[in-house]
Amino acid sequence: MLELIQDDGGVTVSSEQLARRGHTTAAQVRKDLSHFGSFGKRGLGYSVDELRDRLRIILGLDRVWRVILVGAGRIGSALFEYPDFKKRGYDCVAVVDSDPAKIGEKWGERVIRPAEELESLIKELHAALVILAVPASAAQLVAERSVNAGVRGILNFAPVQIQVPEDIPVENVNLVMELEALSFQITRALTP
Amino acid sequence: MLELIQDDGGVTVSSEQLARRGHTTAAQVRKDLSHFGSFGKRGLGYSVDELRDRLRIILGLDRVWRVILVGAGRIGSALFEYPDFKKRGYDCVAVVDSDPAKIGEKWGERVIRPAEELESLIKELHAALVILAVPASAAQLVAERSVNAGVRGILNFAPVQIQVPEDIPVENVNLVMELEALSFQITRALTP
DNA sequence: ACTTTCTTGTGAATCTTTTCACAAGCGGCT
DNA sequence: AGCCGCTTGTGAAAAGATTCACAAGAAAGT
Repeated sequence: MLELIQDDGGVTVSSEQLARRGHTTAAQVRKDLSHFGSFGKRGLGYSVDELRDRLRIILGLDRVWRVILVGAGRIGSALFEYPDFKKRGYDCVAVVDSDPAKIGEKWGERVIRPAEELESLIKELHAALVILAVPASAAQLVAERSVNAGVRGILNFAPVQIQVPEDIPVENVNLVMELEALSFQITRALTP
Repeated sequence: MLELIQDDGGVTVSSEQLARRGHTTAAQVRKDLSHFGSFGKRGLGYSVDELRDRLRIILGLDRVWRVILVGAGRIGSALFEYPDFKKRGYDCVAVVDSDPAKIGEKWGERVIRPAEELESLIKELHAALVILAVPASAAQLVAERSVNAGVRGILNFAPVQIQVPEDIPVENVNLVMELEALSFQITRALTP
């Protein structure tokens, strides 16, 4: 949001304006930000540039994160080509798949590597994150292997809840569950 | 989760077991379920079959939801091919794109339709949901057009917060933001 | 210099969610 | 029939999140 405001030439922004854009309240914006420090000027609001930079540091976006993509199927391919990816500081340093037919295939500058090399690739390329774009049945094993090889966080697209040590953050994206959340809300509105 | 337990031959399941699988607590499972009724048997737990069926009704999954996919790019294609999609009761009744080069292309049984037909397709095919797999710049307009044509819910993959009437549920999937959530958690653990 | 107009940062109040803890109920075993 | 081992459903307590509301500070105009 701050970058969009920058593009529009905005120099300062109030909690009220941020709240409207982000579908929340001004008090919420201020409380949340105050958690990390005091970034605004009374009477003026927040400097867009400064707030953006401070948030980038808080979110750990002031460095490049090396990512390994596991699974070169449809979802993997969509992610790999996603343009905002590299722009945002996420560098996909390797793509891995277990299908012999896919190994060796070229995706841009990367060649698809066999799944057995997962651990060595994580170590050699110093990957901090893995993206799991594999079937549900393979997700738990790949997650364990990744954690053992030193990965620090996991983005999981498989529709299962994977179990990892609690100091390893996991974010889940479950497309069917998102649709089900919509179905529920629509249904509930009809039958109160 | 209940379906996985069914596949494993489980007949009853306790709140404790569900909690372990779902990474939550037994009390939470019971409180949440009690919100919708009383489904368990004391001393025994929940009947897997019965609970599954009841939840399907609560979530509105006891019917087929017609979905229109807007945007036939990488993400759209990954979603369209996603196998669980149809299995789960979501029927993609049309695919729409604004790129003349793509219009007319065949995806399985569907032919990609021009974006101008969005409203008429929603009405004629009685689509309840749209999936927005379009660039950020197009998302707001497509959302408005969809709502005006009678859509009841939106799954938004564009990295913007779209503004629609508050009785229309919107679920957002923002891939970069998921990665940023991981970066934040890892960074925070390092600098407490 | 003073007044007006904004807007932050934050304690206090309110609202919501989660956890605790236990009576009540079910099935199996003796 | 009576007891024992489990597990639910749920009030009550605790924890957490959001909203309120206002003093304090900053700029701009007079």
